[in-house]
Amino acid sequence: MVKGSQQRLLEKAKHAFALNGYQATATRDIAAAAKVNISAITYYFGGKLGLYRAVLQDIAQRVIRELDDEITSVQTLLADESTTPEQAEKLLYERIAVLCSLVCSQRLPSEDVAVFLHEYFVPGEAFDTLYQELISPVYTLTAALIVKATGDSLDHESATLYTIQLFAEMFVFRSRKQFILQQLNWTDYGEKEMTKITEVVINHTRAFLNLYKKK
Amino acid sequence: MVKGSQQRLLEKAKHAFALNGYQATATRDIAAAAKVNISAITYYFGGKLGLYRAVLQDIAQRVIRELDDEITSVQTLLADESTTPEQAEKLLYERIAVLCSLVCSQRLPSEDVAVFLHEYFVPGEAFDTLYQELISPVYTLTAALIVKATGDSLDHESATLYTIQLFAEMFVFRSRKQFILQQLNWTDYGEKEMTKITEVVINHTRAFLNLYKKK
DNA sequence: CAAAAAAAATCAATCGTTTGATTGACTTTT
DNA sequence: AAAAGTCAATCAAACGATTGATTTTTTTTG
Repeated sequence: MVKGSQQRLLEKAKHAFALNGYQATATRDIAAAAKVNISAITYYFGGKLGLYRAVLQDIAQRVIRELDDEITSVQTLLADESTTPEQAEKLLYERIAVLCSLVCSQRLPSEDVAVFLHEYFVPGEAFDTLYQELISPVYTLTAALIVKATGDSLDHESATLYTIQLFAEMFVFRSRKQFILQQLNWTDYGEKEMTKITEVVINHTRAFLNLYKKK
Repeated sequence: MVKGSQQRLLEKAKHAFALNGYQATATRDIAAAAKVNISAITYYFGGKLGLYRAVLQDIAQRVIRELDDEITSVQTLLADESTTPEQAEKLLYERIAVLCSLVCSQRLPSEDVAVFLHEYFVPGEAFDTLYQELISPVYTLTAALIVKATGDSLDHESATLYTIQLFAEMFVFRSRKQFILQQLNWTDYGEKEMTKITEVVINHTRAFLNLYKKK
């Protein structure tokens, strides 16, 4: 089974956008890498921006699919009124561990994460695609889980703020990866390093929750 | 006193780079805004990249100058062997408050921060300029202050890691400002909001230090 | 001090590339 | 035969950079 031109374009486009971002990527290079005529981009996606949007949408769907089980388990836990703050807290930590490995490790193609972070930190015309399909639902759910973990003693504003902080904290391990490796004399994020990273993030969250937990 | 062409180029270039980043900014537009012939960019800076480097250097020097008093006060405190962890902790919080206002508020031209963050999160060929002149010295000093605040019970690796986290936490308030305003129904970072932001960051740091402080 | 020479600065015009997009003919699939 | 897909060729615009002439400023010299 040979992949169609449209599929090859999408893959190679993702690869190219991951390396240099939207602006610095030439449609010619994408087409050449996909062994497809340049006009195919207009034909299938309407243009460069359409291709980029398609890449973002593909990434959002992959991530959502990857997190699917977890999302439902969080939803059912939150829906159950008998859930204790301790249960929520435990699930939050499991969730953080998964997200850390998702962002920093190899569970997702690194290209997906690279494109996502690029658009997240330098949002452009296509940011809304990411926001609606991925960011908004994940953030909302995480904030609700955090509120539950504090025994509903945390107001919505603070929970939202901390959610954004929490994700920024995880994202920085990927977006500034080279910088961190250099500063710590690490060569790569292996098993040992991932344990350390996850531990750091969970510890911070634990410390944060302790500030607000109902006594 | 009319500003020279070189100075005007530098200012308008900073403005343009702040809006759209390095790649998406055209030298033509910069020259037009500065009311200068395009060839002046090659004449004074050797080209577009040279102009960008000059902008980064200018920003680094401004920030260093702005932080000058504070840097020396931290240095003297660290040099004094009789300094207690409590004193270091107190200075760290003061430092965080200043950095928050520097990053989020109007103490520095917002353009300076915008260009800095753009290069920080999407590092390019000119990142080393920022790193050597600004990032490295500030991070090193902050990490040392954090170690001192824990009564020297924190290892270097963890301190470096937390320093990067700490700055990421502050930076996200600026880099994702629109996002945060929207999520929290704020209209801008006024006095009230800045108090909240500073409080959040200091609280997280306090919670972190409590994990590691010598008992 | 003023003329001449040297240096610095500015300018319009243009070069060679690269960009995203389009055309219209051709081929393959349905 | 209609539709879908592919292709080489090309367009118009934008890009960074350069040229060579001209003007302005500074320095040197008689």
